[in-house]
Amino acid sequence: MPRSQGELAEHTDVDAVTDAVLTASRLLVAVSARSIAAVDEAITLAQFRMLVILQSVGSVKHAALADQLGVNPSTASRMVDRLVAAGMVERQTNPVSRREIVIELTAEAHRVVRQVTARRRKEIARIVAKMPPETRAGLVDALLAFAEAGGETQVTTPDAAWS
Amino acid sequence: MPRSQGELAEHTDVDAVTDAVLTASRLLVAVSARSIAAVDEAITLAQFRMLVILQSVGSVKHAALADQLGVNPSTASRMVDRLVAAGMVERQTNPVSRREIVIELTAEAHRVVRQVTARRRKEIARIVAKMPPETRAGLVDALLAFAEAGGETQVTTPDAAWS
DNA sequence: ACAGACTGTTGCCATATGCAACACTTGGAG
DNA sequence: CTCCAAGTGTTGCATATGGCAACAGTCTGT
Repeated sequence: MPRSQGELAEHTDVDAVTDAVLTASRLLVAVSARSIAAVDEAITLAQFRMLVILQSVGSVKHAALADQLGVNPSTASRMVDRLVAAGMVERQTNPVSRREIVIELTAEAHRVVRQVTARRRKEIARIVAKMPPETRAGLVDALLAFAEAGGETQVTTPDAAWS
Repeated sequence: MPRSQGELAEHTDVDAVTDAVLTASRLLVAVSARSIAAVDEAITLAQFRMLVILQSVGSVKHAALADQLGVNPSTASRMVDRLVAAGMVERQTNPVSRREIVIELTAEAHRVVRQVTARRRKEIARIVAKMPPETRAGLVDALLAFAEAGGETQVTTPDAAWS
């Protein structure tokens, strides 16, 4: 195969990878969407994203949470309202600063996040298991290189649900 | 590299790939989200998904559109309402069956879809270009194998925005 | 001719989001 | 110490998304 240095070949190379990436994206998105619905139909994608963030950082104040989610503080505040009502998070006043309120997951929420994540990993692993083993090694190297190459562009937006 | 048939090695293999896939997913989602906002802030992700479907299939009736989007027909109907108001799509009664109404993109919508898609491809291509060229070939083969392996599970859900 | 299926619409409800206006707290500047 | 600016959370208002159920036409096969 022509992994040549020629400009034309190089361009074709990039194009082929781009196409492959876009194709794989479709599959990944579908997998992720399914894994939520399979565990708990009552929870929405946006809510799950919030839960994932809370699980990874422990407890945060509203402003930081809104920041991480990339939404308006008012949106975060009302989402927390609903998650409190659903018994998934708890508000706790910060003793050192009375204007700050920290939010934490309940045990129930931890369980849900674990289940969804496990489900997602399982589904991806199931797909990977179907691949010809020779291609797996290449996929790891290539994906890591891809993530590395894109890492400089900070990934801050709606990532959190895709842990 | 131990691409052995041993069970343990095989399992580790699958785990490594799964991790790599999940990492790459985060990046891909961020890229896709940015590419919409960059072109037209007025359009939402859901609306863009509808536009992409319409562009790929030409014209469809409401029921098929809702099916493709994976939403309730009522939701699709009202989304079309708003897109008509925005001048992005047109409703046309089907002469052969008066109960069917087909929806088509306007020229403006075609332009928007092209721009967003181009932007997304450009951003991915920019990342790919940063990868060590040796790893690109592996990425193509591996991603295609991955998509192939997952293809049997039908990808019908929220795919369309990720073209 | 008519019953049942198909198709789109509308009412009602809940969630998700953004913007702007508020209220309250905190930390400095004077 | 006083008071103002910045920080933080909440609420009102508006729009978009999304599901379910009820409806009103339209078609199709019996």
